[in-house]
Amino acid sequence: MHSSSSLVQILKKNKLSLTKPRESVFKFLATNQKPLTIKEIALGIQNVDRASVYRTVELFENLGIIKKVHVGFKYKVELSDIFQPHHHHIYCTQCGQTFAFEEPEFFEKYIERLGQKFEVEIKDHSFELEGICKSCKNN
Amino acid sequence: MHSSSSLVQILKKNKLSLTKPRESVFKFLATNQKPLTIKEIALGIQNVDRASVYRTVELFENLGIIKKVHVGFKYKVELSDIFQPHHHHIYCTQCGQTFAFEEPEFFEKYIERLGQKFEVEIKDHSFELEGICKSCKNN
DNA sequence: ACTATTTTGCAAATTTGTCGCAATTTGTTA
DNA sequence: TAACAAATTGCGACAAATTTGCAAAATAGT
Repeated sequence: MHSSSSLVQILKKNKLSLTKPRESVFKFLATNQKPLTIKEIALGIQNVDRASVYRTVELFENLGIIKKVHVGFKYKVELSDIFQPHHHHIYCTQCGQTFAFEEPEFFEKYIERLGQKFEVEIKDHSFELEGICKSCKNN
Repeated sequence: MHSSSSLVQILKKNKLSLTKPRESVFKFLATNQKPLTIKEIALGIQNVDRASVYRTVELFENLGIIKKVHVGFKYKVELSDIFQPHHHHIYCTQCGQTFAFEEPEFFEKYIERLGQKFEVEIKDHSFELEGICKSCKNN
């Protein structure tokens, strides 16, 4: 989490424009602080076409600004580790609630070893759990 | 991995028919031994309608015959732990190749602890890595 | 403010996934 | 193995999600 990075800087560094749609999508993600679907983003911000949301999300992903989280069947997006501490999620398949937890150190080391073993330069990883949360079990 | 289980037995146990589409989908997954998209399955087998592939995949998932794996962007399906040893994948974002690796023991324990901590009854988990494989780096 | 370039909105096309229903296939029993 | 009841399929129509081309608008740098 490099607090020195900002949307503006990343865009500038890549010779890209800071536009209203890009800012809107970014702010919406930053405000909500949790994985969101494209639909939720598109509905949550005004005056931005759905197509632009898709384009922005793809761009942001390539720039490493956001990352995709797979919950259940669909994917959602949230700000990447540059803007939020690295974490993973537990997803309740019943109510859709997500619980975030940070990653223990031994994880990184283990991942590093895996990369070496298979000779793959690991760029990213996901670790998602799903189950039934307490309140859903007591419904 | 219960080698005693077979498609036939599972279907029978659940009072379901062994149909050509179901057999085709199952065989295709068993032959390929790696996560496949619905599209790949639908294109890979003949005389089975797209809708039936979807229905079969959903059924198989409910029966625990297959499970969904999220690689990169989309999800794919592969035979579940009943038919294959429990494992995870490293996915090359360049060429799409997937490398499978088995799960270490400490994982289970760690997952169990997480479930307790958040009071969620964990039903499933995914752990996927992605990066650039050796041959893609040397292209 | 002017201009070259990038990006957007819009509308159309494509892709993906779902659904109802008549026709076919399956499992069973005689 | 013929025949019936139930389960399942294919088909076509939808609905939702995602992509694309392109003219118009916004942006970054003079």
